[in-house]
Amino acid sequence: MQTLERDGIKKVAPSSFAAGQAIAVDLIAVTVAVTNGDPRVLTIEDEGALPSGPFQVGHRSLQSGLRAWVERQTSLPLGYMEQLYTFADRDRAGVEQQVISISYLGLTREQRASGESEAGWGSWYAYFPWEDHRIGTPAMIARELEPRLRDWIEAARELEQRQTRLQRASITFGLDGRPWNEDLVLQRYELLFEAGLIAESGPASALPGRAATTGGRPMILDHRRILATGIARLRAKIKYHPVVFELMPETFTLLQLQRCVEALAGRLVHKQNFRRLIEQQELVEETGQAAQDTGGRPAKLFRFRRAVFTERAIVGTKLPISKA
Amino acid sequence: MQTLERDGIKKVAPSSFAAGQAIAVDLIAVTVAVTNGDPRVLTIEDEGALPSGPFQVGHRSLQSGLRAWVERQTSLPLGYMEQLYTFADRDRAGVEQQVISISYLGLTREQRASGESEAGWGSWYAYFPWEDHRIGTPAMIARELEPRLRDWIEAARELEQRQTRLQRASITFGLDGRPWNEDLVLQRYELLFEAGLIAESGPASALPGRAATTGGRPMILDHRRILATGIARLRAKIKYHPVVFELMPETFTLLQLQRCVEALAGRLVHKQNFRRLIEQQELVEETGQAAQDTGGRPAKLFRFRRAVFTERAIVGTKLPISKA
DNA sequence: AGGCTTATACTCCCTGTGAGCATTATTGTA
DNA sequence: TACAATAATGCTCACAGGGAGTATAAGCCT
Repeated sequence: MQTLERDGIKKVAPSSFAAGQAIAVDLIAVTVAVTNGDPRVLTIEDEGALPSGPFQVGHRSLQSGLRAWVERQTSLPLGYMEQLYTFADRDRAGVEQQVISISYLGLTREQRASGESEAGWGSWYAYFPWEDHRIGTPAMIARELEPRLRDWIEAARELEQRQTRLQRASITFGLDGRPWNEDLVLQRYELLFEAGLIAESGPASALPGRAATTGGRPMILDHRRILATGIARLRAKIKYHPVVFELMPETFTLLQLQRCVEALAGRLVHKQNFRRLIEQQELVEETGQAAQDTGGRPAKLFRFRRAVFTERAIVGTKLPISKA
Repeated sequence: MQTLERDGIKKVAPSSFAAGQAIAVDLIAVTVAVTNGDPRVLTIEDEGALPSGPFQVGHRSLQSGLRAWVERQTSLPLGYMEQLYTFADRDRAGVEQQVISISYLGLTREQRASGESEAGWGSWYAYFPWEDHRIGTPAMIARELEPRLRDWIEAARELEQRQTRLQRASITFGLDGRPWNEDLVLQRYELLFEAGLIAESGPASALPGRAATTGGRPMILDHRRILATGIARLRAKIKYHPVVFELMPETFTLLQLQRCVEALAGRLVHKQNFRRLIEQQELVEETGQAAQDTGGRPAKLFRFRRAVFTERAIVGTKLPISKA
């Protein structure tokens, strides 16, 4: 994607800045796979951290460095990879050298936990239990999150701040009859973080009366936040870009494809409309074979038509994310 | 936006990577303003480079570092700023230390070229003359680009490669009756780069018979490429997020707003539908006053309703980009 | 055979939106 | 003063996309 040559032209000194200073650069990977309806992310440290490591001068590029590392780690090829975000605003106490973290989102097909450093796959929804709405709104939202959020809202001193907090909470979590918006993963995490309902917030920010941590499995540092960024990006992306197929096996039934989308989006979709959209966009082609173990009428097997990438400008493929 | 605290938890050493190495980090800004229908970008070096400079340990965050620098440079506040992309895959000959470049897109209201380092504003369409379709498809596409692109297509050795090249060219430039897609700014630049029609490609890659450089004002290094990334991002973003208003004065008429959108998108929009969409989304409110110098019937003056940001999740504001 | 599950085909209806026509309110000009 | 030019603004129409439901087909299991 970002790989033009950049030599042959001499760089002009960029004025008005002091001379460069050495800064450490970290790469962090959000590597996603979906297995039987469960979206998972590649982790280390007993599912408590995302794989990461310093970018080295020897690496040809950011992507290749990370790609090589993940592929060695998982012994599977990364089909798709895109940059997520670059962070630098961490004020880590006691560390003199500033660290820049460049995060990437990668998609792969399967998972086979491979040896090194306690690598394994952790389910998205273990880290974000409020994000899975496939079988309805999770009970923990009304039971655990909402009352604590309302405490936090009321804890604001000024009226205006209370209103702002209430609005943010209702919009992001679909309170007070508002619709659920699955794309607001990061906003929800940030809200819970601010409200002190996330272990990573630290005990200081919790409200007196309540236990602080209620929401989901924590990760070190800001890794869960980076994961939230990755999930949000992926949920947004599957709606207009055929990246889902990077998570699918070579051939699949339309229902399998649908289940994969539903796993990522955390909500169910209308089956007939889903098929209509997939087929009318010619994203897939029949293999001629059929799956037999579907439990009902055998389903035709399809494969992704890679030709779509060259046929049209892929800046507009739509997947329906609506109610079931 | 990206500002959570990250202390309080000790970082676990991330396995299997060699120890960190010092790398230089550069910040690059694509700063955009629109003045009387002309989208401009803040430049230095006589409009030949984007403002940039090393990220320093003293900076609180990436954003704040860049923001402070640009505001000093232009003496105007940056309303909006978002990260564009982080590059590292440059193989600059003769430089031992690897450089990482983090690019940002910033929007501001006005331009008043201020003193330091030949700072000034350059028109987008001077760098990308094929991108302005407001008064129809630019003649230079058919006259200069298309024939050279066809040469490049034919120059491919294998049939398959010729087909791929042809498809890319027709999709990105709307050849052979295909529609123009204003979002493909980066793809177009990359295509021209590969085809050797861009000064930055270097003379080596040009085809023998033809003069290499025909397309647009060059910039140093990959700065024009970064600008293309910024334009593409902005053109995509105005369609679903109310960022245009960051480029507008406090009060404005709907036509002024429309002209601004058209300047960015490089194409005209249907006036009545534009107004309908703006108003039904309640993005603006009347000031009660009217502009008198409009040349025809006086237009009501509007101001942006900042409340929309808190009222709803801004993940779906639509601007119509269609034919006039 | 009857029930269960899944696949697949159609239909319906509403909204969003592209596109055009018509009218109103100004300024400049013959 | 009438008329042209320029904008602003109001309204209608038609069509496509997509949300949602009904109906039928084709397997499995008991």
